[in-house]
Amino acid sequence: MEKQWQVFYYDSIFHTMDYCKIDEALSKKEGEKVKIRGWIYRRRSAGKISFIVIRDSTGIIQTIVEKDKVSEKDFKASQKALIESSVELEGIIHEDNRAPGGREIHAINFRVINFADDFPITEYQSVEFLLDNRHLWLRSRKLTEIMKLKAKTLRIIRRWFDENDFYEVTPTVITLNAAEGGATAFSFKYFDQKAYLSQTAQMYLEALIFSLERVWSLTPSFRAEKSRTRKHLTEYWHLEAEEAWVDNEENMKIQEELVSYVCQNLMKEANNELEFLGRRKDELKVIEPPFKRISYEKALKKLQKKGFDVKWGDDFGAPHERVLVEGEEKPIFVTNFPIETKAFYMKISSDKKTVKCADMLAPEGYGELIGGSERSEDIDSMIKRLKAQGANIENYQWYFDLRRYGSVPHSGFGLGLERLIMWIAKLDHIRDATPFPRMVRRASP
RNA sequence: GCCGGCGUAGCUCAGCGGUGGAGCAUCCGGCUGUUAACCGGACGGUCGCCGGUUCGAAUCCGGUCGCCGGCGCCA
Repeated sequence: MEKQWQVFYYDSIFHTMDYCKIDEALSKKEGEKVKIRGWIYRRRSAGKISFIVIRDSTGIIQTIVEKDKVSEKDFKASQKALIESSVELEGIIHEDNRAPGGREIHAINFRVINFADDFPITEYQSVEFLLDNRHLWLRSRKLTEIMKLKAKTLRIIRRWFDENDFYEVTPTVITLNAAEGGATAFSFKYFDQKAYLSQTAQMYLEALIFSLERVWSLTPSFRAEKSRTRKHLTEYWHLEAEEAWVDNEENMKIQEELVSYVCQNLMKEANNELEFLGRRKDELKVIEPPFKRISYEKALKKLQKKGFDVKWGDDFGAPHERVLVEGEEKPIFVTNFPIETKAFYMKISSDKKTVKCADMLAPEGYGELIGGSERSEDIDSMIKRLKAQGANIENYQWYFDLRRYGSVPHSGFGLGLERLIMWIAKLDHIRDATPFPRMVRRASP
């Protein structure tokens, strides 16, 4: 590359702040003057005319740079600048049905802020290459739309919790308790102790309900499971809530209200994102309470009738989940799993065989969105179940204290944010629901 | 952890025992309306790595490393 193309022009003519975003430019009228800045998305040239498609956070617009309409330096820059070069320009809006989007800018000035090197991502890409270049692939329209959808989802979730008397809290992600059984937790040296990256904030949220009553948190959760599926990340954003004075029934109501609220509001607030990603509005419109509830026992019978070789005490796998949601437009709850299939902290039902829990399964085979339960208040039974897993009881004494000092019936749930996004955005892999996916074989970039 | 697949130019792939190819990208030239533009030319390789078979290996065999997909486990 010649030295002259590496000059930083930023202090040249565009020192004012009167730029407009591309979506705004696309709504302007014929003849209006605009200044925009962004990155080169596509470029084509034909002798004395350059077609430069420019991208910013709001969209793309085609720009025409003609040889006799701009300075020689600007024209040359427009022909030299490669994809992803950062640029700023001033021009006149023209309506033209040959332009993508029906409008384009005829440049008066065209400045390159940074001449990009050859952008490695081109026409054909493999999954591996795109993951290796994730830091650059994030600029793609698909990932941009997903990231916007995720941000809007979080905004809506926060609004719902605010309106429903929940306090947002900030629990730790460093713990000595490997809550779901030590084998699947990442361990590390914490000074002189062995500690774990949190798999759930649940026990910490339980401690907080005795002052705040209804709490929620958003934290990373870590799973050291060597899962190789399209539904698993080793690090994911875990949305958890815990509610005092709430039983399993009301817990399910809270969950279906929350998920429905997210769908109804995304429908209104994320039109462009949903359309780009191929999720139809009417598919979200039907997501309203109540969601269907089916007990583990009934689900088991349904599966057996369909020819699955499952018996009482087996957990459901991906093929089972797919069958259970077959034909369902809304998520469903599967309730009352056998004690031995679930965690030590879930409350045992009066039948002494099942726990008061519910898994929310997404339609279309996207799998478990939420796992929730009413919490046990029986210290002896919890100790028994922990010991059966081989856990160190000492680390759980503080948790048992919560039952010793004014315990109340309470429930809570955990939602995998990326699972929710994967379902709503119709993604074929969960890795695209997060900017820097962490998987068994990938921790970079 | 189990099963299957793939590693060849910067990228996507073809070649499957006899002198390593194409498309895209990049560079040079041409073109005043392109739509992942087009036309001509150039540049570009430890054929993942190690070993074996063979007169000869990208190609056949063994091992190894990396990646992808599915199952299990989970959100």
